[in-house]
Amino acid sequence: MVKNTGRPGYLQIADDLRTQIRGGSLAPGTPLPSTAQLAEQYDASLSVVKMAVGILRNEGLVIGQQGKGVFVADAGEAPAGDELADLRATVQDLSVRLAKVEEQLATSTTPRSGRSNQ
Amino acid sequence: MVKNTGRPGYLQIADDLRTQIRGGSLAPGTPLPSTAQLAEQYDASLSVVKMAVGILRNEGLVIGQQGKGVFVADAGEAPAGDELADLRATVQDLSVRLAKVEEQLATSTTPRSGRSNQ
DNA sequence: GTGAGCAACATAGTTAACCTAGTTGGCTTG
DNA sequence: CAAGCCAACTAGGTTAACTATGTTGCTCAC
Repeated sequence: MVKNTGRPGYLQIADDLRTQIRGGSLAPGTPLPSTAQLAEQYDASLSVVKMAVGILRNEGLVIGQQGKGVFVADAGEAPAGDELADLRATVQDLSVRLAKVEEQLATSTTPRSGRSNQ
Repeated sequence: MVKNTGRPGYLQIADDLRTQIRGGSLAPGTPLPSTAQLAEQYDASLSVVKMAVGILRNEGLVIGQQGKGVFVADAGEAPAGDELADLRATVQDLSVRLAKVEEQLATSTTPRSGRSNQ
């Protein structure tokens, strides 16, 4: 696969997967083959497959879960307006949670737990 | 640059450039600094910069011309869907980061709160 | 039988290296 | 002087390797 038309391989793979998803060949919730399997299937390198999956992930078509796999999202079925409302709700939820966290940090006087982030 | 806020470097750079473009700091038609310059400016590797530029290119915010450079596209060409995808990504990122902070607070202090996160 | 520990496998991110191809400007040559 | 060549710089694509982190299943000790 990934015949050498002028189109880059990672775009070809992304296109193919996108077609399968939109065509219903890959139903929502279905896990995609693993990166290694896709690489073998398309006769491409792991990097190219990762780039292709990254594109679909960025588009919201698939959702990658570290340690588990990449699953087909419910994209296409969710209208944009719905998503906007959902985003608003999520932002509101985040605001509340963040306020709580900030309050905990403020009230806990000198939390002597050396939590270095590095 | 590209501080370790948990957010991947290529997303941070893409965000920064996107902000500069939307903010008018980089006017349409303006060429972006070259890949090497951006890499030095953000203190990142060439690969990360290329990924960041690739995202913006995919979003239609910039247009790369091989041999010449990467130029800011006209503002009108970018559909609104891009911003929605960007918002979605940002919200997802915030959710993950906030969840981690909450987890740290829950484990370091009295672990009395049941987290229902799914 | 249950739980802890571990190995294997998964995505995700980063880096480095190499190659292709287009553009540009300077230099050489006729 | 002009045409053509060439070196340098550019974006773009590909590959390989490494690290980090999360999940899962198996094994082994208790």
